[in-house]
Formats: sequence, structure tokens, C-alpha cells
Amino acid sequence: MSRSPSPASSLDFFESDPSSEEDFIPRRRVRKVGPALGGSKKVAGGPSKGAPKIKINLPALQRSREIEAAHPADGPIEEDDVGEGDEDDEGYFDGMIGKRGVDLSNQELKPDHALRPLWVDDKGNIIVEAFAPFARQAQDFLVAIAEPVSRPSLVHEYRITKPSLHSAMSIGLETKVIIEVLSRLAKTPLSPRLTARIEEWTASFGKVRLVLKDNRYFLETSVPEFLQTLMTDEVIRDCRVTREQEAGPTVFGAEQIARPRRDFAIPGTEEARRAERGEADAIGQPNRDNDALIGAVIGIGEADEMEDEDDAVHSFEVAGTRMEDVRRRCKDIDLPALEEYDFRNDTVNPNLDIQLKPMTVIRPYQEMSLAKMFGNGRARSGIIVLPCGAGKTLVGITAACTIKKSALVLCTSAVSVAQWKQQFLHFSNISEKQICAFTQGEKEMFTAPSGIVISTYSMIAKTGKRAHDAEKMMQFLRSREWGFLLLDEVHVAPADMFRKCINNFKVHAKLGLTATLVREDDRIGDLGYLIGPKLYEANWMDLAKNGHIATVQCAEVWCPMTPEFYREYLRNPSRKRILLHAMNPNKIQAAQFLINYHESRGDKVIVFSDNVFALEAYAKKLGKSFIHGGTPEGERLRILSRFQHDPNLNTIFLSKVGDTSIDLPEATCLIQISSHFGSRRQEAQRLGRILRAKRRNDEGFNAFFYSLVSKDTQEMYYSSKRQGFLIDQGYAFKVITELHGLDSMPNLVFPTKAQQISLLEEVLNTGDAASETADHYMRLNHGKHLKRPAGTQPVLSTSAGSLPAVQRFTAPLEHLSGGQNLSYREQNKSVNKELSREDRQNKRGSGGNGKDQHSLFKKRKAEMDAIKKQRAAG
DNA sequence: GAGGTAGAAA
DNA sequence: TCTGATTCTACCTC
Repeated sequence: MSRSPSPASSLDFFESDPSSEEDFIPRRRVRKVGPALGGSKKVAGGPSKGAPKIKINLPALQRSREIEAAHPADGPIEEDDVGEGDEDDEGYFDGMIGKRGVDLSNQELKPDHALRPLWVDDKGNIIVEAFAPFARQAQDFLVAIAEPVSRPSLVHEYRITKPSLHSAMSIGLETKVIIEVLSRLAKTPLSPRLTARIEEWTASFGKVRLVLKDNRYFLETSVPEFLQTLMTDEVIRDCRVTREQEAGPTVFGAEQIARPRRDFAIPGTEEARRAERGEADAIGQPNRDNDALIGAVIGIGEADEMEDEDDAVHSFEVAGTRMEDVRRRCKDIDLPALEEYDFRNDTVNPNLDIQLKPMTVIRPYQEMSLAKMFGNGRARSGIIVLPCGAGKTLVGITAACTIKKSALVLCTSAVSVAQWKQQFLHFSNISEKQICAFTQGEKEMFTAPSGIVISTYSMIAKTGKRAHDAEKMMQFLRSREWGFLLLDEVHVAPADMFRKCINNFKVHAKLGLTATLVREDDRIGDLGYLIGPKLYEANWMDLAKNGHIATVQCAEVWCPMTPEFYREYLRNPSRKRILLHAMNPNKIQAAQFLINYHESRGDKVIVFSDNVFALEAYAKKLGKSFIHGGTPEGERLRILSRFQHDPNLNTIFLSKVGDTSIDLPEATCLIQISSHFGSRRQEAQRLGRILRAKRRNDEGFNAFFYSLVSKDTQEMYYSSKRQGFLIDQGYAFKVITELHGLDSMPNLVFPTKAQQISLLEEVLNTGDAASETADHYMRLNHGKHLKRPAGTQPVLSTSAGSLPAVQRFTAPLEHLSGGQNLSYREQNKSVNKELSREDRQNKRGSGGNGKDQHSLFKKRKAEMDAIKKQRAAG
């Protein structure tokens, strides 16, 4: 690698020997290791004589395990942990098969195990040797049948769960194929318990369907006993619609039962171009090399068709307003309703004349995800997960061009509505009068019989008063049947208000798109019944390898707190702590150093800060432009265009506004200075800002992602939590504890203690102002959040005067200090002790004029004392 | 455009 | 154990 000599030598942390694990594993991650690693769990009967003992104990694996242990609530779409059976044998099968660890200590290796890439235990945990022969093909298969747990470079981990098997079934895999392929790829024979479980879980799948006909929803099944189950279930019975003339279930003929192959090509693919040239013979056949190869290698031909079902389809109507209940209940009673839209044979809804423009070509992974959606010639509802910048929009548009029916597109912001509209016009031949936006500003309806409407979730979910036009528009949207509902950023859909967007419309097929299928609450699993199974999830590392997204070097920079800041940090309530660790002078210096370094390399740098005060302070101190929520539109555009075109403006500071909706293809380096919450989604989305870097295909090009963390503060905890998602995607975070050359840098900000202390003073004072304005803000807008913590007494604030809304609450000290964060408190117990000892000494000693006590600290102490006194009195 | 209301995110 | 505090967005009305 050739780099300019002086800064490169100071930033050689990315070039050190990757084999030294020490550098790659931050020490703090070495927490307690999960159970059953390397076979520590009890083994019935012990290992049989002569059988080789297999232990998997690779560092990479261990690391991922530890991260998982650190936030166990995480994870892909998963069943609620039902856990009825307490006994070890049964309990863990509910929800997901295994918890963690792959224990094969009493298993016999197959003689040719070296050729087979998988370790599969009896709980459904799978470990892939990514370097083994056929690992590639194995991974294609695993993505379809299991949840990726983590995918670092050499050893990948997957887990078979009930939802993942349902996804597999919904894209057309069959039980016996799943078991067969799995057992051929595994190094040891599959456990009978696992195969039994797979059989059990897949048995009922796909036998119940939910269909929309003539604006009415029907549950249908060809298995009489399932019909029985459904009709006697009280929840579902409650959702039934009975009309006078149809007391019992309707019985249809057999025509819907045949499971056809796809007999058309997905637009934009090689297949489609072949079809255009009249070479249509191969359509719908598995045309990927992988399929053929895997078939040849493991001796499995093409998947057999589903065995013939009964001749008659029984169905009954359910209320459209109760769809969510119906879907959830079906899932709960293990009869998940499959939703497929046979759009080619839908003669009721008019077709929409929409095609991809001839020049539009979709990428292999986009084709693959669409092939999952349209695999059997119908449109399956589900979710496609692609990294930011990997062309989600084009996937959505291609899906719309395949279905060719009226479509409804929902996004999170008005900006993104405009982008979708523009992209539709760019990639397809849709005419402008057939595509319309529904936002505050635009309330046009299409006049043609079919068309596309693009809107925001909040517009649709709006409760209460509506503008006249908006109400009319909603009636229009609600009154008609839609062929296709496209949900952008679908991870927001489980929110209370947004989830009704999905059920408010008569929709045949739903497709959710997202880059980050994670939420910090437990609602991500709801998407399973709100929309459908996950159809496809791309591997970030693979896309990077193939140049579809940029390669990123990630680093966490540990900045020690200066003593003055740390002392204040420890004694201040949590609200100011955020400010204190964000404004840590060492961090500001680190930011300055990194910005200088990357600007000198010709990088365009984005600096993120969640805290608006810190954002502004940094930007002003370092003389850079900044944008936050309060920045007027015109100003934003001006700054952004200068960032793109002006070679003298290479760094911008962004607040949360930059997380979404601002597209910056120029950026190649990203620095986070304040990230006090543990949102994995935000971290991934920010990384996504630089994944679409235009220069990504340059030889040896790397984008850079830095997280600046103040040492020994809450940030450490949050930072490791935030990284979870990216680490699971295979990114490695390097920890940098020292930036060489920083001290010798000219024009370093805050070089002297005096300047740092005056900064501290400013921070504390402004902090006061900030919390006052925050109080004011809350009084005005967010009174609903002022809930009294349990076990506290309301105290009327003296400053509140006649305003009844303001209440101050007495509470244990922990409520104020943020000490309720357990892991954090543990870390700092001794420090707190030291601090209180120091406090006592200060009190005993110099009666207030101690020479080491800055006047500022005296003031703070007086304030704290006043608070304490007040609390004691109240 | 200002100000109000409501909601999301974590 | 329970839920946080803040920033931001979007929509509505006037």
C-alpha cells in the first residue's frame, strides 16, 4: 500500500499484522463465556470409545458468543421463547432449537468430513467453515433455511429456528430436501432429534393460505383437519365473517392447488434478455450455477414438486379489519398463513403498464432476492434485507414491474417519497400521471384505472383531524384493491402507529425492504406475521468483495477523559454526563487529528454527533459546517452541495438528520463523536452512508469508520452494543488507544489545562441552560413523558410558579445519576468510592478555599448540596 | 412560516 | 424491576 509517508506512519494501526489477535479483540469484550462452548455441557453417557472428540473453540466464535451474551435480547426474527416444557430435552425446542454452543463431542466424524463444511448439532446450531470446499454453496443454502448469527471471515454461525424453516418452506424448499442437503453437508450424521424437529415444524407449513378475492379476505386450506382447527379456534372464529348464504366453509374446485413454476422472467435479468431474444426455454429453471453445482456435488437433483394435496380447497371469510389478529393467531397455533398473490391470473384488478427501461440491469444478488419472491410464479409476501447502498430501491421497482398492478409505496420521510418517485421515473417507463405522491404538499390521485401511490407511514397512520384533501385521498386509497404494497425501511413497521398501515389496505402482496432488520425492542419478530417471512438476506462482506458496496475499515478510538472532565463526569447527573463525555477535550483533539489526516488524504469526512450542543461546539471550534434538525432547508442544501463540489469543504458535521434521507455519495470517511445510545440500527445506517462511496471500485480503496469513545464512561458500554450488528455482518472493529503524532500536531485545540478548564466551565454552564430549555421544551410538548417514577413523591417546584405542569420528583440518587445501569455501576464502584472519599476530605480540609478546588467545582458542589437539602426536606 | 400536536427512536 | 431523555420528523391549523 502506498501512502504519503508522514501521516501514514502515524496511522499504521490499520496495517498491523492481523494475525495478532490481541489487536483485534478489545479486552473489555472478554466477559464471561457462554455455556457449552467446546463441549462443556453434560454429555449423556460420555463420549463413546474410539470416537474422535470434536471441540470447536475458535477465538472468532468465542467473540461472537460473548457479544451475544452481552445483549441476549438481540437476534434475528425469532419465535417468542415459549418455554413450556421445563425439562432440558423439550424446553429448548420451543422458539429456537438451541441456545448457544455446538457440542458434538460424542459424534462420529464421517470419513470424508474434510470435504464437508458444516458442523450441525442436535439443537440446530450450525457452524460453517468458510474456507472448506463447497462452503459457498453451503452458505447459499443456509441463508435460505437458517438465521445467520454471525459471519466473520473464517467461521460463520447459523441457527435453525422455526421462523427460518418457515421462510425456507415459503420459498419452496421441502422438508426432505432441507434434511437431505443438511445431512450431506454436515461432517457428522444429523441427530435424529433434529430431523424429527425439522419435520414437525415444517409439516403444517404452507397448508393454510390467506387470499384476497373481490375485496374480501379468505383463509383457505386443503387439509380438512386444519380447517377444523381454524374454525374451532376461538380467536379466529371471532374474526370470521359469516354471511347469510354461506353458513359453512366454501368449497372451491381444485384449480388453485397446483403449484406452478415461474413461467416468466424477472425483468432486468439475463434470463429476461434471453427470453426477449426468444430463448425462453430455461425460464423458471434453476439457472444459477450454484444450484447445479450443489446438486452435482451432493447428489440432489431438482427439488421435487410438493406432493399432491387434496382435491378440494376449503375456505372461509375473515374480516379485513382483523387481519393482524388472524395472522398472529395462525402463527401462534403453528399454522402460519401463507400469502401468495397469483397476479398473472388476476383479471379483476387492471394491469399497470410498467416496465423496466431496457438499459436497466439488476445485479445478481438483486435477482436472487427477487427469485425468492417470485419463485413459484406468484408474488410471495416477505422481507428482503440488503445493505444500505446495495440498490434496495431497484429491487422494489423491479418487483413492481413484475407484478404490474396498482402499487402503494410507503417510506419514512417526505424526502424519501420524492426519491422513490424520481427513481421510479428513472428506472421504469411509468408515465408521470400514473405515479403520484401523497404527502403534506402533494395530494394528487391518479386518474387512470391503475397507478402507483407513494406516501409516508405517518401520513397513512395519521389519527385525528385530517385536512380535507388528505381525508379524500385516504378514502380513495382505502376503497380500492392494491396489487402490491412496498414498505421501505420496514423495520419501522412494528411501531404501534405504523403497523396499522399494513392492515388498513386491501393488499395482495407485500414486500418489506430494509438494511437493518434489528430493533432494540422485541418487536422485530412481529414482522413475521405483519408482512411475511424473510425471503433473502445479503452478506455484506460478499457484496463488498464484489465491489457492490465499499470496503470499510472500522475502528473504535479510545480517548481518555481529562482528569477535570472525569471528576465532573462522576459527580454529575446523567443528563450532563452525556455532554461531558462528548465534550472531552481529548476527544475533540482526536477528532481534529482524524479530520486533518483524512482531509490530507483527499477523503470527504462526515462527523456525526447525536448531541446538538456538542455538534455545534465541535464544528465551530474546528471551523467546519454543520447541519442539524434546526438548520433551514436552504442552508442545508447549500452546505451539501458545497460538500460535494467544493474542494475546500471536505468535512461536515451532521446530527441525527444525517442518519437517513441525506444522500452523500462523496463521503469516504465517517467519524462518530457522540453516540450515547446503543442503537445497532443507527450504527449500521451510519456506516451505510459511506458504503455507496463513488470511489469504492478504485484499487485498494477503503472507507473509514471511526467511533470516538471517552474511556471509562457509559460510551464504552453503548459503543460495544452498537457494534453488535456490524460485527455479526463480519466487520472487525479495531481498537485504537493512541493516535501517534497527535501531540506534535500544529494548531491542536485545547492544548493547555487552562483552556480545557474554561471549556469545562462552558460545558457545565451551557449544560444548565440546555437542561432548562429541555425542561421548558418538555413542559410545552412532552408533558406526557413526565411520568412519576414508582415510589417517589411529587414535589411542587418552587420555580414553577403558577404553571401546574412542572413537577420535580424526589427519587433515590440513582435515578439522577444514571447509576441504574448495572453493568456500568459495577465497573465504577471503586471509582465512586474514591470520589466520595475525596469529597469527605474536601469537606474536612480547607473549608471551601482549597487550592486544588476550582471555583467552578465549589459552585457545583453548592448546587448539589442544595438539591440534597431540598430532597431531605421534601 | 409559526406554533401546536403526535409519534419514533432507544 | 421498569423503562429512559432527547432530538427529530411530519402533519395540521392559523
